[in-house]
Amino acid sequence: MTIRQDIHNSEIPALCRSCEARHRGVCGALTTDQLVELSRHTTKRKVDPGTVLVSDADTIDSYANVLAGVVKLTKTLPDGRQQIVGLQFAPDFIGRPFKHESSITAEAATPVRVCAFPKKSLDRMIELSPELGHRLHVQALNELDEARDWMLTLGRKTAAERVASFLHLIARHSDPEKELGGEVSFDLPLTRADIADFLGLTIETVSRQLTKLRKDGLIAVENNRHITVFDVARLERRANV
Amino acid sequence: MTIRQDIHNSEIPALCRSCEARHRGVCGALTTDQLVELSRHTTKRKVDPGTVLVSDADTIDSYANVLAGVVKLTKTLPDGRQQIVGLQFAPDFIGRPFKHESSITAEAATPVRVCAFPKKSLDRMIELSPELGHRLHVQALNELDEARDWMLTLGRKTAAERVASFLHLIARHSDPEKELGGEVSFDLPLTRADIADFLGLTIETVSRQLTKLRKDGLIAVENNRHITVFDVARLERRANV
DNA sequence: CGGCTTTGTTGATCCAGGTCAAGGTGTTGC
DNA sequence: GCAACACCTTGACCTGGATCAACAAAGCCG
Repeated sequence: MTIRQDIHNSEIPALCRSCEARHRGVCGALTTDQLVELSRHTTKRKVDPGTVLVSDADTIDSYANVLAGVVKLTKTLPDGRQQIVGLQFAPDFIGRPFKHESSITAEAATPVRVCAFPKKSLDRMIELSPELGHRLHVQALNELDEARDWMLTLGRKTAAERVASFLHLIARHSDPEKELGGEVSFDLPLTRADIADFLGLTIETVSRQLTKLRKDGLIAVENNRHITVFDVARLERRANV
Repeated sequence: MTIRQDIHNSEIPALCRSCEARHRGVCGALTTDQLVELSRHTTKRKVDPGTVLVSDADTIDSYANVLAGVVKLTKTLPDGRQQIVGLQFAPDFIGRPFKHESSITAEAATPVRVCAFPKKSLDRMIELSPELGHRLHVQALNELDEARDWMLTLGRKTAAERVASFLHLIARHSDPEKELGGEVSFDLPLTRADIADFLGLTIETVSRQLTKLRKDGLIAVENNRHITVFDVARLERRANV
């Protein structure tokens, strides 16, 4: 078990309402009865950056929904080389249905709030609720599309294009409601090391490319974290999206 | 419409039996009634290498099952750089449920036999048969696992490791029944150009790495296509699997 | 405050893999 | 038989990004 199951009963109602509010959350697909049943075993947790939520080392017996923050999915070679293979934003689902071990590690990249439930309960609900199964199916297909997009980035783009693609991806998620365009500001949810692991580059190269974007007047950087993109269209051109 | 719907009634029974024989095929999940209904609109096709089955340019209104051969899924940048983001072997399913356009192109890499059906009919069946939806969900999750495995390869492995990983992947698919080990032989389903597009390398680098594996006594190559791996364990060590 | 650690930047150098160029091999059609 | 073509290999050279090294800046804690 990787996600601790400490029950905080007082938090349960709020939790599931907040899941439901987001279209990709799990809870919205259930009837009230099912929600009550599920919430009996549900816990909301706040975790610090670096906390491992799911490890590829052990068997999984819980799922989770991201309520806030960013979770990175990583793979590591025996010699330590690491690759981030996905980023999960609220209200994404974390877990691998229909299997008992995970081939990837899920780790909090920022302070994160998650809503965790035991695998067994949710597996039962998937069988009972086709609507829930359908939602998870749709999320899996979306993640597959994203993974394949990123394969193009990793296999064929230059360092400059990768960094621009990354900023564009974060900008898209920073305010999912708003149509992307003109000037945008956001905080990077990842350190330079994480960005490098996501882009298949080194931290030095990431740093140099960000400096280049800054000197070329495409972005402004404050405190190494807060980014302003002056013209999204120009960034897209650099990213070759 | 990208897959032509020429009906060859005489072939339909054979077709669905052959789908059913393979565990990941679509047809096995349906009742006889549903099979009959579906087969009314089903066509079996033989296509030559290079034939585009699904193009990212147009809207999709058909799905397909691979019966034999290998189909490559590709993405291309405006300037022509290309990346293969997946390989589909029999009896894989091709298509993107719950969406009307595809972000990738599917193209026959070898001579291929496919079993195609109109999107509408299958979409209806997905609604009727939870078992069918479940199968497609499982395949989507498997493809997601494979895509993420490959992201590690593209982002962090050296050319030598990539080529070894590729041979290992093909070896695994060449005889899925058999446990992989000792000496294995198979035909490469891809040209050097395709291999390069799959690995994010150039054809020259792929060629040099194959030569190196040959000179190091790990593999033998006949006619540029037929490969013998003398010791799978040694290949795995090179691939860093 | 000042020392310590973690994180990020910048410069100098190196090398894995890309690019360019030439030639080999096999297949198809006349 | 021999063009014409598609595909693959090999060599010589170049370059984008890695590596190595030094330093700056920002948290953290006594």
